[in-house]
Amino acid sequence: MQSKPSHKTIRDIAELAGVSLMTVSRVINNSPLVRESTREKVMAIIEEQKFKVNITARSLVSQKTYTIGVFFSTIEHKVSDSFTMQCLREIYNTLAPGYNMVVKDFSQGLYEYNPSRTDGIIFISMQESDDEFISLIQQENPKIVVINRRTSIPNIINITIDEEAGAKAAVELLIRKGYKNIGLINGQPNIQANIDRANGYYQALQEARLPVNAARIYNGSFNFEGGYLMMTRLLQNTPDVDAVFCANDEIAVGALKALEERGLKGKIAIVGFNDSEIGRYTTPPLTTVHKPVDEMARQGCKALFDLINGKEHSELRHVLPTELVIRKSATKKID
Amino acid sequence: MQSKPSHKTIRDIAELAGVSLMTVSRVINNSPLVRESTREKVMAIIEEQKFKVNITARSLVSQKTYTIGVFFSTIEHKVSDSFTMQCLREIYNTLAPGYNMVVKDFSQGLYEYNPSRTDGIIFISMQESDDEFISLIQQENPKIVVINRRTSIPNIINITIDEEAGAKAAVELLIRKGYKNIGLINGQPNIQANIDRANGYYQALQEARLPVNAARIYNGSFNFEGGYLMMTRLLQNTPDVDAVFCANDEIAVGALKALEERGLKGKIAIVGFNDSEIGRYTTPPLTTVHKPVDEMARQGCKALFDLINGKEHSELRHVLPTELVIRKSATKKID
DNA sequence: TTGAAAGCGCTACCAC
DNA sequence: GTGGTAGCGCTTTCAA
Repeated sequence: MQSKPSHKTIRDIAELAGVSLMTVSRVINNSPLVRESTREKVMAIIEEQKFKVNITARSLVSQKTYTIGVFFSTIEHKVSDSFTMQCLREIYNTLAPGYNMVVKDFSQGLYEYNPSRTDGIIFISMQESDDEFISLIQQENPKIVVINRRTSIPNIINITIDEEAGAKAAVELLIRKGYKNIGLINGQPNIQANIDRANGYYQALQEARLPVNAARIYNGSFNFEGGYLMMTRLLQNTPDVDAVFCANDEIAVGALKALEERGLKGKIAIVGFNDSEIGRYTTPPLTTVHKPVDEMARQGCKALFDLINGKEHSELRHVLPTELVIRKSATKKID
Repeated sequence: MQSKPSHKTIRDIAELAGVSLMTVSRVINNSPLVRESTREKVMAIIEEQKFKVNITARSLVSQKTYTIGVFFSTIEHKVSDSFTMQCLREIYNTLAPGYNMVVKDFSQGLYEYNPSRTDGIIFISMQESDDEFISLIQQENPKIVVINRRTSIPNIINITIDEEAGAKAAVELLIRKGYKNIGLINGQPNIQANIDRANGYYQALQEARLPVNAARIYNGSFNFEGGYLMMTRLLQNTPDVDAVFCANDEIAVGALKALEERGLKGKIAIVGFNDSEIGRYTTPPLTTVHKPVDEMARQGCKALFDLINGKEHSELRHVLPTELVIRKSATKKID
């Protein structure tokens, strides 16, 4: 003696409307093959009964989940919250109608991954070791896009930002302003952005025929604490430094704090990276490199839906340019 | 002439293993009703074929989606990124095994909501107007939890934080330190946290028999810019203010910036709210109110899974306490 | 323009 | 222990 389930199905609606369940299906799918009067009759019952189509049943037959995955290298503290949220917001706002987004981190590997749960995936990748996991997934589900980090996986859509050129431009600015002993405070060494930004730093120095001094280069973490600790250490070990390129804005904020404590604020130039909101509210306001995260996320999301919808995407790799944002933390050197 | 689909089903595995599909089903569900040798044989084929169960099909018959919704009042700029990320991280880490989380904002209302897509929902609510939407959803799907904001909806699990007591404690601290002309910089007036924190401010003043002066109260936005703009206006209009309670830490950072520009840093005490990371790296370091966001999110998520699993939850409402974090931005008043 | 039948991939239920 | 059958709620295909 089974009682009826509480939710309504198209069969219930069909009975109430005195039509077949196929007609109801046509109505909810906006098929033109329904007489207008029939459609109205069915729609009235649907509204009255507050009927909502069962997405699971639809998914089973259509072989689509109407869900995409947004997978982070790690949802933990490796990147700044503002960056993560910027990605999520932009992807959310670019979702195709009717689509949901599932947020996951893939630091635990394949263990919980099941291709039947998503129509496609955007990877926000941070480090080279991600590629192993991404390739495995690619074999089962080719509808994937990698953003934020250059990947060497073939035949994959990969939207990145020219981190190296951005970092180089930042250091070149410092050189133009008259700084010669330029330090570098970086984040976790395994993060690709770290490697790229360090390369930009090296290049700028080399092209200006300035020596690269390993004693001025520090690796910490991409956060306030990393910046503070490394700047403190840098000031102790290499007090001749006159400017520091910080690999992101959080590091720069921490570095400014260390300068302030030693009464050196304004004496040593600081440049950040990312153009986070906070940089406009530091003292002095932060010169930084604008990273077009919104654009990257949007393009990645659009490319994924093109893939899902079977549209060909001719350009597999897309590298977006950065832009220098000049504020007061790196003005002309005064001796 | 239809070619076989690329993905494997339990039927394929059954054929390859020479058993019925029921046996395969039992194996993937860890049923004890399978002979060990049979299990091993089937498992070998599963691994060899890289078979993964189709979650959609399982969902259709089990009437479970293995997905929860994490719905924000708005994913846009009403709250700080650090708060949003803290909620997401903690919920993610509290998810039951096999569960996915879908992140959405419900600023657009019911339009896209479909109860067949989630087994339950955690609402991170910000404003009273959310209740209308939440009640509508509650009718179709009673497995919901509301966190962050007191809701008047009956029979609903509601985990909040005693914002009022936290704000009151912060202002009482200022009073104890000798401040008398205490301003308030708040966020958007419709946000509940705003109302609660303002009430805490009023209460502390009233209990200390200090006058509440409307000219010292400013409403802006819960971000750096709001703090900066309102502090600037406050300094112009009511220069007798000797301390300011800011409704969150981002506001406090903006306010410190405005003070610094006028050479007033250290002269006017500042207290924030939330205990965000940034507060440890301002100058001076920020005295603030610790909001146990992690705990709130974790309890909300656990309660939701209790609900989903049919466990009774005796305590519907839970209010978590805050804690004062004393740093240098609000030391004893010096005249 | 409408409807009947088949079946998506899986689990619940019953039989052996 | 194992297998057959029904059916979750929907769309696709074909027939009327």
